[in-house]
Amino acid sequence: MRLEDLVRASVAEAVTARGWTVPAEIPVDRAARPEHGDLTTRVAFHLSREFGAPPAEIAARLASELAAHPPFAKVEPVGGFVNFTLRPEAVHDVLRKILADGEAYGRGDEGRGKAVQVEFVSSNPTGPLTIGHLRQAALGDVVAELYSRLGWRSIREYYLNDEGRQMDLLARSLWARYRQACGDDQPVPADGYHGEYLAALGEELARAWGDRYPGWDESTRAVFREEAVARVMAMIHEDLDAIGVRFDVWTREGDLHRRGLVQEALGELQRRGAVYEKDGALWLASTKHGLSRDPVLIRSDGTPTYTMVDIAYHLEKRERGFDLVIDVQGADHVDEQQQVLLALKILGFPGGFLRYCLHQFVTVKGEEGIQRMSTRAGRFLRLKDLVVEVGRDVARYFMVRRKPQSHLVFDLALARNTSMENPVYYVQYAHTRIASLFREAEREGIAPPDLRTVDLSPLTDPCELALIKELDRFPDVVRIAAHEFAPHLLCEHVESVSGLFHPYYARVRVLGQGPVTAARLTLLAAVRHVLAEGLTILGVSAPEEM
RNA sequence: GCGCCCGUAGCUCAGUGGACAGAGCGUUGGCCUCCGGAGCCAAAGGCCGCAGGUUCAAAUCCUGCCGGGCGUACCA
Repeated sequence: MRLEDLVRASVAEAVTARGWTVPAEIPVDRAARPEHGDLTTRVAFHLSREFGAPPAEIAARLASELAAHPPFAKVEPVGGFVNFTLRPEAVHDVLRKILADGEAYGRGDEGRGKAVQVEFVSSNPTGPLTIGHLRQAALGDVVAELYSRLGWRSIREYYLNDEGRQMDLLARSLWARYRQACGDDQPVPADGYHGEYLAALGEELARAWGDRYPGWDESTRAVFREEAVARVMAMIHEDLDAIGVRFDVWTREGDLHRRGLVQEALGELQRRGAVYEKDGALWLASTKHGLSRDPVLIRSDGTPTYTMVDIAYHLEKRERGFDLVIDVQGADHVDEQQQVLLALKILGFPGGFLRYCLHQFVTVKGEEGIQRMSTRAGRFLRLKDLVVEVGRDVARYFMVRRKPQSHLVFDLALARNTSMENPVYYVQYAHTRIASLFREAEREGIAPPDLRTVDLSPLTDPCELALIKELDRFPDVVRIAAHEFAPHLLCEHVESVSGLFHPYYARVRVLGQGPVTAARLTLLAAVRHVLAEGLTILGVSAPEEM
């Protein structure tokens, strides 16, 4: 049994024995300080509210009730807390459980029979992906993986917004670059896309097509738009390949129009009286529901806005039968998110159907100081180039190491650093060292320990017990990281495991220690397993050799 | 102006209302013939932005300020 559950069950038993009612939640925490033992419960505070007795008194009674429970070496009331010190055997049982569970350790079944869609990146095809998109790509991919660990069927989806004004601007910018390559002095529009990538494409097109498109007209626009989108999508695919993110479904905006979903959604909103007409446009009455502005849904020229299509898209998502939809978006979309959430509420969607995973932007700390990315201004670090430079593992790990809603400063110098100062290598190196140790054991003819017969009693070193107790947290970390869209908790966990392992490894010899060797190898097999699982969830490799 | 996010060690950041606030980097001082040194140990370093409030208990919840980011489009 997991350690917290062990304490929880014992406390429930003691509470019942005392004749009190067991609270719905029995809070059990890891002890903050060594003198508080291993685990602690504040349940006495809760019982105190209910029964009037002082917390310290309740804690004392519970402690005396629990003192004789076999898993505990010591049960001590301090103030209103009850602190538990575990017997080593109870800790060793966790180790057995981890190894016996194997693949299943850290997985859950809360999502059995349910499907979640994670929509992320969804970048307009106006340029290659940048380090800014990387955060979203890494985040979305990990969130999808976390949910699948909890038993959900998870779908990774990219919404391809390849219609509208921005695409025209892109086409016009590319055409200007093409004309420049033909020798014309044609400027890129001020509000167009100024990146070098279009200049390179323009030159290619000039070579291929010669002077075929001297002037800007409707048919030229169509040609350049199609060409631009195709070329840019090829770049985006290269970038996604570079970081190893694969999408299951690509949804194009055009499909939503063709299937009449926009009309359907609009009609539904109108029927519910949520839409009004003003200045020839149709607006969503949002301020009535406390939002700060009303967005246009249908422009006066009859075309739907991004917001309108976005609402229709969520109608489509529901029709596809998802139980949960997670949209990963940058901080510039908050207003949009509030509008969509409101629209879905008006349309009678169940609350909690759509959850936004919102993230702040990335700045890069490099030679030129701190800079923000801008695709439009052509000021960006292309994702693929970054991966070539620091590697996929580092690129991805750095992006999910921080809480999504915090600003992230990408430290290029630290990313380039290949020593253990770089947290990615620190964790990977822990895994590698253990792998190496097992190879060495094999060379020396030491068989891997048999879980059924191995004697774990030699594992008495505080470091060894601390390691097992940390490994015991892994399933909770996975669950919480998923629910709170917080992959950084997983980084923290694998770093913490590694941080316990490295000093231990430096101090303690494993091989050639008689019966101790088998016990220590068992421990390290579990450490290796959890590190490998954690890294895999994060989309980072767990190398056997470095 | 209004909305959302952030403010914690020199830097980058953790911290589901609980006990004396943590990690990595950086700084300083030690150690290292041994299974992978791409190390190990230790120290210094803090009015948790400010002020109120709720609570037995606040970095955490509420209110008001201050500072930074993003948004506030018939762009996406």
